[in-house]
Amino acid sequence: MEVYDCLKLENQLCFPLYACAKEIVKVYKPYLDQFDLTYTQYITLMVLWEHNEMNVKELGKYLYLDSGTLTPVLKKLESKGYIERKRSKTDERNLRIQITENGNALKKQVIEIPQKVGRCVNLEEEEAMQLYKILYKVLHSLTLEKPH
Amino acid sequence: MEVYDCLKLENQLCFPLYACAKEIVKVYKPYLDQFDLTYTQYITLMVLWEHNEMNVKELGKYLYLDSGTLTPVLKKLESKGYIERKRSKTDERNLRIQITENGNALKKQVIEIPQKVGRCVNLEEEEAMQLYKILYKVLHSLTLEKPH
DNA sequence: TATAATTAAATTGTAAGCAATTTAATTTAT
DNA sequence: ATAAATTAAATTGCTTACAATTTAATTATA
Repeated sequence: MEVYDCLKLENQLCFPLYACAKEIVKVYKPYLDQFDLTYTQYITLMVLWEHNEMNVKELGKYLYLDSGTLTPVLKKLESKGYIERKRSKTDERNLRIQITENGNALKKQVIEIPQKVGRCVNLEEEEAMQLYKILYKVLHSLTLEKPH
Repeated sequence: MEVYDCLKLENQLCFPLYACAKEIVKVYKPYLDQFDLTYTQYITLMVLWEHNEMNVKELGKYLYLDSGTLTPVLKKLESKGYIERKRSKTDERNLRIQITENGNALKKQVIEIPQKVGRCVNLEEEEAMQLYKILYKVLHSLTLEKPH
């Protein structure tokens, strides 16, 4: 034990979080590639499958992303025909994002992905639950802006 | 409960991992800004503080990053005078990365950062341990190339 | 009502991050 | 010894990600 142990990579909690997140996103890749989707596009669609209409700000709260990241993602999804971007009539500052018919149809096609990815993540049910719980505890304590 | 519940954002395990990792990196930002370091530069230095010499490939194994990501990061750290990049004499394909005196001096200056960040992450000791253990379990099961 | 403040998206600039390819050096096989 | 295969880094092209700024619309205030 010495003073600089706290600066060793193996003693960090953030590092495995950072590395793990990246590695799991890589597991999604081959499955998402089949639908020409990136992980960011996929989680964006997830929110829209559930809510089907929403402005950029709200979407960003769910996804922990800002307009700087979302604008190009949404333009891409629009160009693929999965969403529509329309200024709100009542307040032109708001951009209403809505899922299209094609966007909704995708839902049926990707439904196997969560299970397939889940099988690659070698965790007991119990551990997965713990992980989920702890991650949201951290997330909420860091942001204090719970989307729900 | 319906068929598409598995496609709801709140039922994903990867999403809070992804979001949490990003949010924690943001917590580092103000502390790292003081030293004009990014998170990636910081964890790169961590490995070099511990090993002080290493080639790009090895470094990448510790950090879960490839040369495409590391090359520009290392050039940046070199331009700041924290590391040196030298081709190996015995095998010119290898680029030896070594920490400089200035690079080592930084260690003393950033030593408070882990504690400061730790205080922002609202977890019990027990939970932090669980999180750490589970994350490495996933990480190792996903990559199968344990750096240690 | 005119002005100021606020708000939502978009834009700009910079740094990751990664797949795929390229380049150069080294090793293996013929 | 030469050709083929392998290896390490660098490069290319594309997508995120985010801080900071800008633009345009709306709301609050003087």
